[in-house]
Amino acid sequence: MTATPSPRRDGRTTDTRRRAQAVALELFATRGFEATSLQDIARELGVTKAALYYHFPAKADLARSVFQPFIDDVDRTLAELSGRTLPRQDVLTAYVQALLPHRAVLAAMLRDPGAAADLDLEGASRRWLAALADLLAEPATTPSSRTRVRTAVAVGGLTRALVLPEVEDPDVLADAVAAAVRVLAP
Amino acid sequence: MTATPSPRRDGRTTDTRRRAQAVALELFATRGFEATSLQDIARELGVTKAALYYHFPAKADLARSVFQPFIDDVDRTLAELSGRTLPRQDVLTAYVQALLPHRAVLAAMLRDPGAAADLDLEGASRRWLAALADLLAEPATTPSSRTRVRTAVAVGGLTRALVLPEVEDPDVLADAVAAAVRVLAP
DNA sequence: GTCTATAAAATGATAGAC
DNA sequence: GTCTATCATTTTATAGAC
Repeated sequence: MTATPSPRRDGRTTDTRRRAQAVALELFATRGFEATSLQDIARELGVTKAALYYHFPAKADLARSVFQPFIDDVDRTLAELSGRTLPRQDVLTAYVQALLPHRAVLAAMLRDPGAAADLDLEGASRRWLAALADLLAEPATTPSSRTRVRTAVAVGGLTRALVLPEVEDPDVLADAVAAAVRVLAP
Repeated sequence: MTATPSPRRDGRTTDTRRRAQAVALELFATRGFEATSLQDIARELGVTKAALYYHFPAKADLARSVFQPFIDDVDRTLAELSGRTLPRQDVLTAYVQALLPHRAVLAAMLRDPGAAADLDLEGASRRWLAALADLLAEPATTPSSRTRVRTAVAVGGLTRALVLPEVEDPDVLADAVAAAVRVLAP
């Protein structure tokens, strides 16, 4: 009995699989999901389309493998925060720290929020904004439209700024968070 | 000599042409440009693909006719502001007032910033941010990375908030602008 | 794990009748 | 102005050899 031809073995991910994810991420971020064909990815990778289908059953699965860890990570972070009462600064800091390791994926998400429809990146976005609106609102109040819009300004602005190279400097990032907190001040 | 079969006559735009733009805008905003086929637009419109090609020489031209007036409008507004020294509140107010009549197009732009590559929506976005960074910076200074990131937070946040239904209330919008100004305060 | 070959469908676009 | 019919190309995806 020799090893199965399965793409994974003992948790080890094949090199081509990982490289395909990296190439796909880069192309999704620059052209968007629909505008990126498996042909494009395979060419950049130096293999044929058929080889890609060995590693991923369909194009959507490749996309999922790229975006899902990001979505799960942010969902988990916000779930841990949920219910607690924290200073706004701490809430937004936790949010940006959760996004930070996924900046490249975030860029792809901002570039094509509707990529692979069944992934529902836009739904994730809405979910995060709603969760943050709860965490940032005055306790035991229903957020007014003013508050909802201000939250969108603060969170949307911070999220957008996260793809800038400047935020690699922790001081710059901390300054941005502090500035975003001022949006929500009464 | 009868009238030419040209799609325009005396500045009057045919009804199908306008309806096609409306349908295209809606589909671009929900699915993105690449994910929207002329078939989709034609079906929604109740005509055939071929009929669309009577009104627009190519898919990219249909997209251009939808996005260009928006881009030109914002470019013009920012050009008029350029050079002048205005309070930040006034700069951001002028910006949102320029975007406001084009909210549906803005939503499509945020949904698929790379739509119709030759249109360069992303370039327009970058251009606007750069122009606003100049207008919002302390006069006669080179913006620091802190300032650049803060500008991205304020402008990016405001832009994102503009697609929310809540901003139809002028008071809510004014509050959002005032809140965004606080991001840039020293 | 990667290849060649190919199927099956969809897409942007054109020609020409009405 | 809209239609039917068609083309060339590209796309996702599969079969099967090595």
